[in-house]
Amino acid sequence: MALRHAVLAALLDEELSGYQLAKAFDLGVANFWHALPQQLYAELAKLEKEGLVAGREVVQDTRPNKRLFTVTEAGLAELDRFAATANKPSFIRDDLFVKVQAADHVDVDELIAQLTERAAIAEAKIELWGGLLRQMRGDRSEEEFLRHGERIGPYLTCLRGLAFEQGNLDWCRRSAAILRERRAAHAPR
Amino acid sequence: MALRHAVLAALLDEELSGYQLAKAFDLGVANFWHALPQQLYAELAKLEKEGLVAGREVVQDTRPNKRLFTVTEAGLAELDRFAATANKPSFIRDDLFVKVQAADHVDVDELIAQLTERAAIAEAKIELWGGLLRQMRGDRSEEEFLRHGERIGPYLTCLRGLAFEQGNLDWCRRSAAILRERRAAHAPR
DNA sequence: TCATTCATGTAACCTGTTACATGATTTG
DNA sequence: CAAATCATGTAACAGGTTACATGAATGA
Repeated sequence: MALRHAVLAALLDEELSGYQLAKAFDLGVANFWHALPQQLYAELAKLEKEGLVAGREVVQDTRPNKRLFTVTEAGLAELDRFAATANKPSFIRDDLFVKVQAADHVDVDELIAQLTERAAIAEAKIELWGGLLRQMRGDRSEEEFLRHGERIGPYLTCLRGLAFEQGNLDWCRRSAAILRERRAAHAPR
Repeated sequence: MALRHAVLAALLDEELSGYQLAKAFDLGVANFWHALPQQLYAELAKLEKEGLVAGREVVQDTRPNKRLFTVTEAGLAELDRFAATANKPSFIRDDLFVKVQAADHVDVDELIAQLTERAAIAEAKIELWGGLLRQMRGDRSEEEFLRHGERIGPYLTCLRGLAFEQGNLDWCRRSAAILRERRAAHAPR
């Protein structure tokens, strides 16, 4: 039941609408949790009913009206309570890993193509996270920001995201290279 | 629907019982997919009914009887078909990340403790993966094994697991250190 | 004018988790 | 003698995904 807490954590820094939240939790940009728009709208409704967030209507004439949400005192308390609970161990579930596990029994060309594709995705994310980090620390050095910056939570999760994607990139490239070499060795000429 | 393919991939190297599979997919040892015993028994039943795996009863007098499963030709074909499908992008869902995201609003001591705990888990896994890798390559060097070894699929996924946990370890330690420093700076004396 | 973005949902479905059940054997 | 390991499941529930719906405004 961590989705609600992820939503609360996302609303700490800024007031957001369901739509904006959905963009933050999107696969392409989520650096600490992922969720679909449907889940978020449903969760926001529940959170509001329970008084953990408060919504206010913003009338727009050029755009459809929207509701912006803020974390309430009760919401903050709930988040703090959650922070003290035990973590469920995190697990691996990735299609690509399954395919690589079966590398010796499936079409290698296809695998190499998918590793290359994943590498490209990782590269794009690395640039995205890199830019986000630069934006957060502004003109300060990383060390300076980590010591004295306000709001370092998002910075830290973003650092993990960056390192994770760097790891993906390295592994995908290396694995693809190894598979290419073996293919060449097994079917020479 | 990748659980079935993960099961097929796990059965490629050796004939296993549901119980043995469950141990391989356990949180502590799963290097390419995680699942609970209940899921695995159910999935094995489905896979057998569909003819993708074949089970054979092994009678034991000292232990309860068990059923060992092998991948059939149809199963291999299904795995190969799966390997050619598009990957769903992998996403992040980790309680600890949510807590770190909220670092500036929750109890810092608690967070540091949890980061330290996670670091210890990562260390244990690093040793586990390291040992597994050594065992797989035997007396060969890594380069030699990657070039000419049979079954490199499991080796590659294990390498990713190792690097992932190393990344976790580094990040947990660094984040904890940063939070400790800031705590000291904000509440001196 | 057609696709994309803004903005918010409902409903059906599939997957994964939690709780529970059973029973024999080895290890401490 | 109690706990852990071997061995296999069922049932209820929570969480996440897919499909679908609506409607206005902007950009190509």
